Amino acid sequence: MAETAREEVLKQSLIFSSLNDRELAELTRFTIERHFKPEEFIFWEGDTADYFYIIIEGRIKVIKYSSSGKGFIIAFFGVGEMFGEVAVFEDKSYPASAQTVVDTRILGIKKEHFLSFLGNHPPVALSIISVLGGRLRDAQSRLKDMVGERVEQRLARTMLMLASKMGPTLPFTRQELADMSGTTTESAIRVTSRLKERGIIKTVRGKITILDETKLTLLSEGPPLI
Amino acid sequence: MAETAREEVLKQSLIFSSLNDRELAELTRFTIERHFKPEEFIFWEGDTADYFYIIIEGRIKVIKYSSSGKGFIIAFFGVGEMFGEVAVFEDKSYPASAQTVVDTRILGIKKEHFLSFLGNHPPVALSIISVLGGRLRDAQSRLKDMVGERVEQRLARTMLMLASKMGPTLPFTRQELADMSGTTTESAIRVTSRLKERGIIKTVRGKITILDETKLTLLSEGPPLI
DNA sequence: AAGTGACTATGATTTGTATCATATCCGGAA
DNA sequence: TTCCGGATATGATACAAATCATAGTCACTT
Repeated sequence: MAETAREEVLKQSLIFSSLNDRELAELTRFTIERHFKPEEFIFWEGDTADYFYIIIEGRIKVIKYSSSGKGFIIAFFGVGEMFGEVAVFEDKSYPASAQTVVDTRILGIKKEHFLSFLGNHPPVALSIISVLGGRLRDAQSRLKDMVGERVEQRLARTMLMLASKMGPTLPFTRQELADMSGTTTESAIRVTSRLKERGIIKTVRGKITILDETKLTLLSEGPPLI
Repeated sequence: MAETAREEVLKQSLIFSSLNDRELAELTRFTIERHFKPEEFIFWEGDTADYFYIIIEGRIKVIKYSSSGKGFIIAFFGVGEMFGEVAVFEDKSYPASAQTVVDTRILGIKKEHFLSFLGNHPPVALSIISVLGGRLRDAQSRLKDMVGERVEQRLARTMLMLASKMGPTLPFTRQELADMSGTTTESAIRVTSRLKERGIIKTVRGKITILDETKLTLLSEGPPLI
């Protein structure tokens, strides 16, 4: 990809929106581009963290595995979003694994380059703080949900959270939905089947569409509608 | 508290360690001091977030409540640590409630003051990024634990996490331990009783001391030792 | 057109843990 | 001292959800 095209991508990205063309060009010189096929791993939990990444095209999921080997999807990220940044700012190895969902192209920036760049560009640092703050808020909210709510509510909340980010049609399998909600595929299927019967959602293979957000929200908050 | 004393407190705090005396004095002028008795609430989830805080003396817990009213302790913070910052950086209301554990004094800094100060002091922004990154890492790790592990493992991990932060003696009741692990008081008591029998921990009213960290770690990772 | 594998579906059974119920222990207050 | 409330303890029961098992469905390959 040409330098100017890379600059364009960075410019679109929320965290770099404050930069002018000269600064973008400066940053672009530090980037390397990488391409991955679907289901490929970009890095594994525990790998040395030299780079942090921004998605140019495609979609990735961030996963942690529990002692039994069961994976839990911490987050999905799409075009313009950064990932792998926590390790970089903390000088530790990656705390989770990153796997592509579809064909994906990413820009990587070396840790040292980025840290020094950050030091000279306070607005970018503030953007990063804002992004991290938002993610922290999400993580803590989900933490409460995962331990305090029952499976039906957890699934409803996961769907609503995803919908607020990417619209009413969610491109996920029940398997993925389950892995994001801390439950099993079977339970996810049972719950979504019931929701489908009640006309709250619509499903096709690998996709879920929320039809009645109000009812779903109600369900996510209280005891099941009888 | 006198201005110089406040400055001293800020200087001790990790996030402001990069500031010189003049900058500290500047920051100190923005602070207000507040005092709370044990179990008092500093703010509630949903309150408008005007201030973020740094603890001068005492200890606080950050709590979120699920729809059923059950509280989940997201974090404990002690002297020199900041809290309530996520809301400030995101221009939203507080995402959780903060309650003191013991007599506690805190310094508050108004949102706008702090944001403009940050813009002019990049090293402080980098510190904050680092702190937020660490907290995000913790939250995501706990997220995985809470959904992927059984109660015994969750409790073991919570204890180990706390021990790594504050030493082998943990000043918490089983109730609090349960609320940090997403389980009930009864279950926490049952598990800790078993651990006590096996000599892995020692307990006195309101306190738990880890005697055999190795065994506890083993337990936290795998199936129960038969 | 047939084969393959991932996804969806559903029933039967098991199990971990919450819930409910009581009881004892301990420290501080009166 | 006695009283009292929070903390600890323990048994009985209920239940949500995991697990195990089996099968149907759809998309894509050869």
